[in-house]
Amino acid sequence: MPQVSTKPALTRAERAYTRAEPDARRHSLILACARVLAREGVGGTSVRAIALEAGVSPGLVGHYFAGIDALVAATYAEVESRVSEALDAALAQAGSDPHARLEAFVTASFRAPIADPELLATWIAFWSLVRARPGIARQHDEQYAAFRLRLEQLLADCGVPAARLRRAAIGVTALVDGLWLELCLSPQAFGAQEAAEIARGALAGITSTGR
Amino acid sequence: MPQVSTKPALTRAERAYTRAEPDARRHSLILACARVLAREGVGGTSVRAIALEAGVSPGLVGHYFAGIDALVAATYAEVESRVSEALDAALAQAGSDPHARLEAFVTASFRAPIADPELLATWIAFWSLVRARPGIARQHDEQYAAFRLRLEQLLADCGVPAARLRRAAIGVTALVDGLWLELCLSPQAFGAQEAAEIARGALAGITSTGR
DNA sequence: GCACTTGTTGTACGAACGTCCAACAAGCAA
DNA sequence: TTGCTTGTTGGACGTTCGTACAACAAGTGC
Repeated sequence: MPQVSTKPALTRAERAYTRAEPDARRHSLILACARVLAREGVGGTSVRAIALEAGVSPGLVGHYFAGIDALVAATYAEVESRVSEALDAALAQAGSDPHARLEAFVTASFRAPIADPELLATWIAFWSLVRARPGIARQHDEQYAAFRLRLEQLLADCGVPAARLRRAAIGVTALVDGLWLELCLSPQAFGAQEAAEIARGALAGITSTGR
Repeated sequence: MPQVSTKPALTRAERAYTRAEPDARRHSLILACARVLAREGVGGTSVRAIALEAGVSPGLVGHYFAGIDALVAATYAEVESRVSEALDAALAQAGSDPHARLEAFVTASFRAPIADPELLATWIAFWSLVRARPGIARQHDEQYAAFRLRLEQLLADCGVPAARLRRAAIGVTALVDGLWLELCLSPQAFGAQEAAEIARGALAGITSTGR
C-alpha cells in the first residue's frame, strides 16, 4: 500500500463521499474488522487496515466506536451472535428427538454458516486476545459457559447421568474447539464433513454408554 | 512504563553491562519472548517488551536474530521441542503395554511441564499466527502431522482398526487442543486433572470399541 | 437556493514500532 | 598495562500506530 508522497491530497472533484446510515456503517466496519482479523491476525489488524477493508476513511473507526478495541469487542459480539443464531436454527429444525437435537446442535458447528474458514480464523484471533484483554475475556467466559450449559441440557435429555454431564459437556466443547482449530489451520488434513463424523462418533460414545 | 524524558542517558558509571555466551543469550531471549507472547498476546509482543522481559537492551534482538519474526519462529521451535521432549519422556516411562503407552502419551499434555498455563498461552499465540505467517504455518503443519502420526501408531498398537485410525487420531488431537485451550482461557471451569480424566474416557471409548 | 443536520475525509500529532549501528565495555592473552 | 575480540547499550531513523478534529459534503426541509 505505497502512498506516493509527492501526490497532493485528492481535489474536491476526486473525493468520493458515500453516506450510510449509522447502523449500517457500524455493521460494515464490524464485518471488515472480522475479515482483517481472520486474514492478518491480531498483529496485522489496525485502524487503517480495517478502514481500507471497509472502503472508508480511518477516522470512521473513531467516529463510530470508542477506538479500535471497542470495535474488536463489537466484532466479537457480532461473530458470537452469528454462531448462536446458527445453533438456534439447527435446533429449531431438529425436531423433538433428544438425540437428533444433540447431534444437530453439535454438528451445526461443522456446517455453514459456522464452518467458514474465515469465521474460524476470526475466532482464533479472539482466543488469542482473551488473556490480554479483560473485556474479551468476559465475553469469552459468558459465551463458553452458555454453550456448555446448553450442551449439558441436551446431553441430559439424552439420558446422560447427572454425575457425568459436566465432563461430557467439557469434552464435547473441547472436541468442537479442537476440530475448529484444525479445520482452520490445517485444512489439508480433513474437512468439515469428516469433523462432523468425528463429533457424531464421540456423541454416540457418550450417549450410548451414559459415560 | 513511562520514561522520564528529561532524564539524561545513564552515565558510564550507571550502565550495567552483563555479558553472556551467545547461546545462553539467545536462549534467554527466546524464553522472554515466550513469556511476553503468553502474557501480552501477539499484539503486545514487541522488541522492547521482549528485551525488557529479558533484562537486556532492545538492540540484542536484532543482534542475535534476524528480527522479531525470526525470534518468534525460534520461540516456536523451542516450545515445540519442550512439548516433544515431555511426550518422549512420558512414553519412555510408560513401559511396554500399548494402552499404558497411549494413555501416557495423551495425558502427558495435562501434566507438567506441558500443562503450564503460560506455555499454553504461548501456544495459543502461535495458533493465531499460523494464517498470517507462512513460516509459522510450516512449523505448525510439521508438528501436527508428526503428533498425529505418532498417535496413530499408538492407537494401532492398541488394536484400533486401520480404517479408523485416521479419524481417531484427528479426534484425540482435537480433544487435546480443545482442552488445552480451555485450561488456559477458562481456568476456573476445570483443571488439568479433570482434563486428563476426560481424555482417558475418550481413549477408553476409542480403544474398547475399536471405533 | 439557503441553512441546518449529520455523515465523511484525510491529515496532524504524539507515541510506539522494527531496524541499524556507533560507542561502550567485559574479558582474555601477551 | 595494552590491544584485541566480542558482547552490550541505547539512541537515531523512517515507518506505522491510535486518536482527534477541522474541513468538507450529502441530504433534507423551508
